[in-house]
Amino acid sequence: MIKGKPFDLSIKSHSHRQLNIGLKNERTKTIQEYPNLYATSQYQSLQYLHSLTSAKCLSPQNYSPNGDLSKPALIPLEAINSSLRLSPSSSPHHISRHLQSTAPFMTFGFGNCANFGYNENKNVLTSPSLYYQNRHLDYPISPPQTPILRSDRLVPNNYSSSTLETSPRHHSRHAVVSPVHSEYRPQYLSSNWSEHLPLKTANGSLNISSPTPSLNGSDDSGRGSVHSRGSVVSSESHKMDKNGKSRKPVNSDASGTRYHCTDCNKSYSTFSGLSKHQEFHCSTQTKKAFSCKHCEKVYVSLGALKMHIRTHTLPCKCKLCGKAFSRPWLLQGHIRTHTGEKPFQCEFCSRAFADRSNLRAHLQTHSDVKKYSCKTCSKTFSRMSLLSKHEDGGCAGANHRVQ
DNA sequence: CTGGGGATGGGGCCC
DNA sequence: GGGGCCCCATCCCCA
Repeated sequence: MIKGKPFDLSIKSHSHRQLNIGLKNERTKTIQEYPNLYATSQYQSLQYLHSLTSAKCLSPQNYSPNGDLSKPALIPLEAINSSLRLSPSSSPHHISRHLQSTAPFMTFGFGNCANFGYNENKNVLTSPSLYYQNRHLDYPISPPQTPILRSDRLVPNNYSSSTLETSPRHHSRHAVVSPVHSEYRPQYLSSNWSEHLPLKTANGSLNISSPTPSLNGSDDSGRGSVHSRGSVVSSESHKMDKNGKSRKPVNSDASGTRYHCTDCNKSYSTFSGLSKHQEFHCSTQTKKAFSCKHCEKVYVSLGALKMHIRTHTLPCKCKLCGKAFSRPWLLQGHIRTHTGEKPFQCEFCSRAFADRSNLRAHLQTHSDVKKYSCKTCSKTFSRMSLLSKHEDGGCAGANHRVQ
């Protein structure tokens, strides 16, 4: 575990790739436009962890049903391991794997944006709520006033009847529709537990419906379809498959409807049965997951996996100093540190840079209005990190904002 | 302490 | 499918 690197509690396999499709370079925008799902994900995950551990968290108020998610929660790994009956020394990755199988709704993430962090020194998981909320939301996430999720979306075998409408883009294939089948499932998760987890913002109750029509259905390329197979249904008569196509029942008659798996031809009497089959049993689906043998990550394509494996094998070595990199262009950038080459020239001053990103950051210093602005005092900053420091350091407006 | 530069990592997109 | 490139993010360091 690399110190300071985020530890991912979400499944990368489907959700990560899918949720980033069509949102190129707009991770921040993603959070801004999907705060409801983000908040829901975070709150559920925190609640679930809390229920698992009953741990004395370093900031326990964050777990209270009436708690404040505006601050990061720190969850001791030992407490989680203990509650999960894992080895006390189980790694975050081990915990992640366990949680992925027992609490699939925790995979409800936006790639990096929904990750928990891992503090190696304190050996705790840290929730990301403070960071992303303060930086990307216009309002603080406050917990629960009114229910926003139907419990049947989270209870085994009941999700078939869900009528909750959500944007297909928001859900990974492993998202909330997946059964929760942990023997350690907290009591309230067994029935209407999600009704304990409503969310409300400073502007009102959160809804899980799609906030941005422009991003819904605007993708006609086919690449952007992230329909969860069953999660995006709005009614029993309009099931969606993984490609977003309508999955209508086959052999329908007055007495019973049959749902047909287009991957292996098996049919089921209920949509939930079909969904469960596709989620956990259909071999043609499991074949689509490519696991990294070096770590826990899973990818939907071999190409993506190969690309990832390079981060382990580091095939690109610098002939001058021996330092290794995963990509050729990373090596190229590194070689510039030896040669002193700086091909990226600032058009406003004489400075030049070896890296385009650094030039971009530099260009911000020439701008009167910086890219990153404090939502409360309107002061602008050239970098997000500076804005972060500003807000963390006690912007009066920010303190007032989070209540 | 703040702001900025240097270096690097990683996923996605395009060709 | 792979290489190259883009963009975002982050850490470290220094003035």
